[in-house]
Amino acid sequence: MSETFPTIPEASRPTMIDVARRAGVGLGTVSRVVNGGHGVREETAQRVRTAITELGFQRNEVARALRPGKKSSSLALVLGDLTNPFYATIAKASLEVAGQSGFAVVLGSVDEDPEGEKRAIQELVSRQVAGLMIVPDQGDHSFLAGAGVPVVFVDRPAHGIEADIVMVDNEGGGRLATEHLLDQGHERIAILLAPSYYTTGRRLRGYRRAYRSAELEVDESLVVQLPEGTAEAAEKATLELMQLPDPPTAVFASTNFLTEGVLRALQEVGMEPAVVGFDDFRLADMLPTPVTVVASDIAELGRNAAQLLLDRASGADTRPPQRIVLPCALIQRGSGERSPDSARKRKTR
Amino acid sequence: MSETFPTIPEASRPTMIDVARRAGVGLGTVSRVVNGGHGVREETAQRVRTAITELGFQRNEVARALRPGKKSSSLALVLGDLTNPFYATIAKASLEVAGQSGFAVVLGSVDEDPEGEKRAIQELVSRQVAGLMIVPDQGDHSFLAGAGVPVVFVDRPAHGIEADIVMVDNEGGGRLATEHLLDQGHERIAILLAPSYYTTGRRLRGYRRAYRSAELEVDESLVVQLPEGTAEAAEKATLELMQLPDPPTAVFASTNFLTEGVLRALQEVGMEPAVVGFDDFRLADMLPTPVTVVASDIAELGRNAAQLLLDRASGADTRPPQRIVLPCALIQRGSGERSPDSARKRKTR
DNA sequence: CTCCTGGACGGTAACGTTTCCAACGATTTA
DNA sequence: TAAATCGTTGGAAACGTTACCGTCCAGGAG
Repeated sequence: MSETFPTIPEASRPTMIDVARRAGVGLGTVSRVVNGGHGVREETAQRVRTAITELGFQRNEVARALRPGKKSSSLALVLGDLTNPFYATIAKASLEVAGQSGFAVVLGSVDEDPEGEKRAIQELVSRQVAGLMIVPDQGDHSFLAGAGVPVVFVDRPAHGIEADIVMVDNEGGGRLATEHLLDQGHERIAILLAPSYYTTGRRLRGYRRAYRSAELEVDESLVVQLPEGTAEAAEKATLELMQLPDPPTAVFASTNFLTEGVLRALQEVGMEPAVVGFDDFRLADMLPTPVTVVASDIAELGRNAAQLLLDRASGADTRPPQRIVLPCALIQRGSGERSPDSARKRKTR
Repeated sequence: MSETFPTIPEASRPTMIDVARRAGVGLGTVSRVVNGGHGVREETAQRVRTAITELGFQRNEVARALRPGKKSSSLALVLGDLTNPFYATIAKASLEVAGQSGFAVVLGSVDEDPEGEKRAIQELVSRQVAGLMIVPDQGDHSFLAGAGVPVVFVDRPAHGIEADIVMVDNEGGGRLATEHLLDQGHERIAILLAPSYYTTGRRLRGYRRAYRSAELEVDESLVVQLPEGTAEAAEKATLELMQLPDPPTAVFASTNFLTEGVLRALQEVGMEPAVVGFDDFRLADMLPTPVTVVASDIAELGRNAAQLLLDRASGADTRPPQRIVLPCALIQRGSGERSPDSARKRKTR
């Protein structure tokens, strides 16, 4: 039996017309029943419902979204590397919230370049999504203004368009981390920054503020702007830092991936400056020295964004653009509580 | 100035009709140009293209997908917890592949219960996606047969429907891990299993095969079926295992989350049996004892699934259902190379 | 010179919904 | 008793695209 794979069993799913015929009613009546059934006699509605289950009818969402004004019941989510737990958490949380309202979430594929982001967004808009959640790349986003779709930015704002934004208190977090280290007596605190994200600047500002409050001078050679936001870049930079004649006694890694790179480098050179990371990560408490971090509720970030977008899309929320800022908290685990003295010695085995 | 937020600037994007009017051509001609432009004189096509850019026209994908036979240029991906790097990696990889072909990926919200999965899938089908990638839950999936959409299962097969499946060599991996431990002289190897996934059974089978080849008997009290696939469940079970009068000298954790739980428990009780995990995870090499794992290329899993689905959806691939199995490799890092002797002692500090 | 061929193009019918309007009967009001 | 109102219902237009079917013109063959 040379059985070939059936070329898509064109089952041609039943339509409302089929349902109407079967129930012996008009097309409009079926539509009314499907959409909550107001203005339909209960007896008629029952007949329609029976026909629906018998035929296994399911509304064609595409046809529905074609009607003018109607948008599809999908939200779009545009973000970077899903492999980064930070983004994955946002995705999961927004997915949950959207799902509860019967919305699906479309992920645009996002290469990291701004041009790719723009293309992805426009493709999503052409799919008539009801709203966009965007973790924006750098660059101008004014092209979104004419899209006719509500937009919520996540984690960082974008230029060229005024829209809702849900983010964490980057400056406060940066300050919190730095103050904590200063409190331990550290005066030479290095800060590692991923390239030119908005968040980066704010975290750095928090760092500087903490220094100023402590009436200390920032050594600019300890403010390291990385060429990339990867663990590898952070590892390399940390190695260089620790080979300075007067190396830092503490390191503030402004991103979870950067924290990883820092730890990797320190393990190599066998030195133990204090370390504080921005954003919590899995297994942080299981490492040889558990890692102190400033963290915020990332899932809450995603939930807030999705809920706000749903409200905008439904027209329930017509307030001016909102700016929701979530707090950061310090989680002490050990790495951030090392003293400057212990940092100056090589690790003893 | 009491400025209220504009209720969605109904910009009513230009349609093909607008383009046709502006270019002074017929509607059909515009459509032809937009779809590759065969059978259109270059001069005419140029005029149309000009009108398109001038108006900022973008094809309405929803209307396009409405045409009979046509499916939307979206794939659906149904999976569990995106927070699990395993799933996140699949999502990212399939997103990339789909994006290269101009396809978007719709994520259905997936609660963990089978009924929720079915609902999510049907919602996606009603959105006329061109194909479904599913990491299936347990339970019958025969309801997919009439969906009229190609389906590719990822990571594990489903009952009730014959479809493509892309997975890793679970049995081989289980065997690899177990043999490696047996080779070190371990004879009491515990295996921790997440509840009743298909993969679980195969990994266990590999474990048993390895034992049989070594002509050793499996102690069934070391085969632990967990009530949940969480780190917490694994932690609890490991604590119990290690309190047995004759505790295992090695532990095989059949999932990345389980591995985490095992390590957590061992850290608590200060014992050091050999540990091998299934699936690699971030920071595995940074832990106090770097963790040995059997791993496969998860991204490749996602890429394969997406590509296969795209080929099915386009009709380019009409072979009978395929079964793609990716190999597993052992990555030695230390935790899996501990001897039975060292395992029997308490950790010395 | 006429007929035929074929490429280029315009027009129109779908696709499956929602929404509006008209029609109908029954009930209430004058 | 006639008119007006209301709740139910059926029918048709419209959404923006694609696919098909003509028409038209140019050019080659007879």
